[in-house]
Amino acid sequence: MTSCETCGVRNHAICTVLDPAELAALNEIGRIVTVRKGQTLVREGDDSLAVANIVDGAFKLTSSLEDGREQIIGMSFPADFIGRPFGETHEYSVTALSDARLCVFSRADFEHFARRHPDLEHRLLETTLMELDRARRWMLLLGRKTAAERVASFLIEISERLTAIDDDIEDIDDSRHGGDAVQSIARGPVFPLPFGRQQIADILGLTIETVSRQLTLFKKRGLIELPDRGHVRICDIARLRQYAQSAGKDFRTA
Amino acid sequence: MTSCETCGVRNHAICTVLDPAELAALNEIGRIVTVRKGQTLVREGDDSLAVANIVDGAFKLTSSLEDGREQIIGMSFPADFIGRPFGETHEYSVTALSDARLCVFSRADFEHFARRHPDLEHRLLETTLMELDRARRWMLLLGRKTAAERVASFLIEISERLTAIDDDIEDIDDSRHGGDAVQSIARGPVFPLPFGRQQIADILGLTIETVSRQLTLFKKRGLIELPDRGHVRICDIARLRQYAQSAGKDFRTA
DNA sequence: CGCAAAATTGAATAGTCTCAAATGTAGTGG
DNA sequence: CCACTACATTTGAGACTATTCAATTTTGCG
Repeated sequence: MTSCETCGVRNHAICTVLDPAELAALNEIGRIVTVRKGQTLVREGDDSLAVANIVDGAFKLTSSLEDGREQIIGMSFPADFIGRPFGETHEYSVTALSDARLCVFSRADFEHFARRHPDLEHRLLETTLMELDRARRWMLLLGRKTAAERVASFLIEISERLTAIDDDIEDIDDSRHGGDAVQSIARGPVFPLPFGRQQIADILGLTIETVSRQLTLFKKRGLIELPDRGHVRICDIARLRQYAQSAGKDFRTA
Repeated sequence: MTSCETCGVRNHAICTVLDPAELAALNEIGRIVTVRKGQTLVREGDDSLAVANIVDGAFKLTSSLEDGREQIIGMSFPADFIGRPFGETHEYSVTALSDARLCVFSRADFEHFARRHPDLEHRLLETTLMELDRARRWMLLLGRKTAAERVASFLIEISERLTAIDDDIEDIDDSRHGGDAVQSIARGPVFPLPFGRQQIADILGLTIETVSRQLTLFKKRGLIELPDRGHVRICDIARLRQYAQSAGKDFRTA
């Protein structure tokens, strides 16, 4: 029997709004599930049978075309809620980007519980509204930004989201996060980059080659460094923000 | 004093879940506002002060870059809810595409009301989840589809959404909708096209010229007809769906 | 009917993609 | 510890799609 008391995301997931008695009740219907990197939890078109809170690890939400083209339409990190409550089917696939732990509920159980706990539904509404804002912001990137702007925007977004996580989540199991924590070095903060080039391309609506070229350009211009495959150092965040908004300006002057 | 009793979207907006007494209370804090075509209700970055239900008319939600590039990140039609409850600022602008009527609430009033009417919040959660699904589906289009696929997808989406509206909404003021109702002719249904070419381009992340070229192509291939500026007839919806999924296939064979 | 705005069409360009090859990295077993 | 393999990333050259800029045609309206 797992207990919410010792849960690392206890104070950040939607469960935050529940009092101890309610939390105990929720605990009854949930169970901790471990998944391995690369494992797909649900596929586009599947029936919506379960929902979950992420305890640890990262996930991608993807939508695909018949011929294999794929777009990452969302990323989920610890304390995020995943799944599609109050709907019959999933419109996208969910795949683990790292080994991960989830607090899983059957959709029926969760919905039943949520409907008699308005505070929980309210919290879920708030997080859903934030996700919608985030998705719409990304639509501007996908519809209108150049490759350089996209890559710069991505680096900023990822650094902000991962900083937020590292600041907020208590590290119960320190060995998991320890090595990846954001480090402030003289030359700028280093961030873990939990995506391969292909995944970055799928997030940005570009090809792997274009992403690589843009990263190399930013490196040459001293905006970033790439210490190893899984990390980025942002050396000049101000200028990176410029690029994220309008790459054209600096292209000419620099 | 306006009354919900005579409201055309009474049975389709989020208010549907309220009983007569609750509805009367909601009526107290709302007021009908008329806006003209082209009028911008809120701008990106504005404080979130009001929310509303659309009674009649259409709106676009847009996000822009400094240099003027614009992306339409959402469209709202009668019975849709617009605005950003439970958040401090708007992340996007809202502009009327036609003369329109709204049932407007101050955000504070609405939030206060919603928090003591869980059924309303639940309904709002459901519509927000649907919007999120829709936004994510659009991300696949913006990130991965070709121009032909985008235009085909757009025609299908618009026909489906406008059909849904025409099927569902009671026409209190018939003169407003009458001329735009979907007509099933021998050669296929005609749909109102409440967007100019520039707006279609802003929805699809393309230029006005590319949209025009693709529409002409579809016309030449007998998939659609363009009776006048504001209407489309879909002649071969099956083949249009093919194009929406993978334009490449038919390009070679046709 | 005539005008202004919107839409279409054309030609040239630019940016990203595709295909191919080279380089780099991590993991494995000798 | 190194060689070897498998895989990811980088780099290059050329092709192609969509954009840009310009001109023309169409549409809707006074």
